[in-house]
Amino acid sequence: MEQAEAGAAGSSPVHDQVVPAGSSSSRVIVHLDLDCFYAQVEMISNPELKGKPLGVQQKYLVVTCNYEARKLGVKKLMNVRDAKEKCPQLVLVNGEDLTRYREMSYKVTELLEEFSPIVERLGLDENFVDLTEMVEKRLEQLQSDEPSALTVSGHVYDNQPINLHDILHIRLLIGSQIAAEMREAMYNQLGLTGCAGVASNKLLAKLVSGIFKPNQQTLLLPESSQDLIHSLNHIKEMPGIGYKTTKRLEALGISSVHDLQTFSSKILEKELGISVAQRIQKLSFGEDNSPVTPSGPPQSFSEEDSFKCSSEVEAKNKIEELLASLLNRVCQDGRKPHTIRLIIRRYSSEKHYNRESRQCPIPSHIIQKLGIGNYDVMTPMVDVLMKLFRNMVNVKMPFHLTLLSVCFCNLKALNTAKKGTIDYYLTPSLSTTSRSGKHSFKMKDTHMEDF
DNA sequence: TGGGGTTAT
DNA sequence: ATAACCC
Repeated sequence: MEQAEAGAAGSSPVHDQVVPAGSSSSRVIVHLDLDCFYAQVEMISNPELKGKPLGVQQKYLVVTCNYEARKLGVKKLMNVRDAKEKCPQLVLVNGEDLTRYREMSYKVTELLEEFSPIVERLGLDENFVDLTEMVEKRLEQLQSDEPSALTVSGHVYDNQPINLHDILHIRLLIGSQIAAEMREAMYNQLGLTGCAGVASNKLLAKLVSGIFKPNQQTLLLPESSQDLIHSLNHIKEMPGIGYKTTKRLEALGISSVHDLQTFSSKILEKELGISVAQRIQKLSFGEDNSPVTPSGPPQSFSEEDSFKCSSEVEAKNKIEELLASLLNRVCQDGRKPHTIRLIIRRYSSEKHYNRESRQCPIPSHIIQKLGIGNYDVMTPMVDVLMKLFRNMVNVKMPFHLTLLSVCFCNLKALNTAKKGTIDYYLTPSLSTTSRSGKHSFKMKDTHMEDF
């Protein structure tokens, strides 16, 4: 789409470096961000919705909407009544069940993992990929007499010119080409559109991905990084500085990125602790050395529902409903959770974030039955959860809850028996026959945990 | 604000 | 177990 032609054929710019070669620890990171993800999934499920203003509803909120709806004034997290008032033609679909979104989300991550295994998920609709190694490989392969080989893909932030003699520019340019290939693959294989940002770290990649908005990509060159971070109007827009930290910074008179850059490090460390202080002050300069951490399979599964609950019977019914869904999910995953947690939210007029939880190990005899028929496990699990419930809520007194959530965590890969341990030789699937598929286990009555 | 997730303390 | 962060 845009600029940058290859240099003169004679002296390859790739090997004519301004910056020393491999010594540079500079990275190439891409941030990919699907456009209004839930709405896209809904339009794929039901193509008749395409072209119409569409909102995805959870309870009384429009949590996201397509661009048709945005043009008509609907915003994310808008009240349904306000949205309908702004846009009476708005079509609403219920998005409280995340199953299809979650499935599509993992298809995206898996597609990206084919490019490079270093993929970090952020929510259901964003991914970071560390492209550094891929870019190095393409640079080695590059016999640069073909002019299209060094053309940037997509936008360049601030329209900054690319210097083909600067190896950092070249590497990022290659990154932009890979990002374009990723977006093409997402569209061709999954029918999804999204934005991408390419930069030298996660913070900058994430900030720059949102510059050109639906279905476009932007490359940030190092010389423009200060302009990018100073384009933020307030420190609350900095990823990594959340609600609480923003309030504490404002109390110190810090509201702009420049304020944070120039504020006394010593005082900041005393106010926020050395860890947070040093991290966010680096962020204010656009510095972020946090690695792209491969997410792998999820660390936890949870199901929640916000609703009014003031009796033990209501709680039990909801817990059974949440648990049934969770058991299906955990069954599909193949791993087994070893811990279960119950989370509640109590009704209280003030108090911003109030949630309480109790957790306990899942009894081993229940864990064993988890793989196959989840029928026997329902009743004992509900019993465990109701004990946790009564531990938090005095059911002899009136109570008023507004949310219940059940979480499975501490997931282990079937069994963690290691070679040389007694478990190893007592576990049929390990010491003797194949350990091929996740459907092949049937160690029905082996109570390994009893050792 | 929903219905999820993560890591650090 | 909670608190902070992210979507």
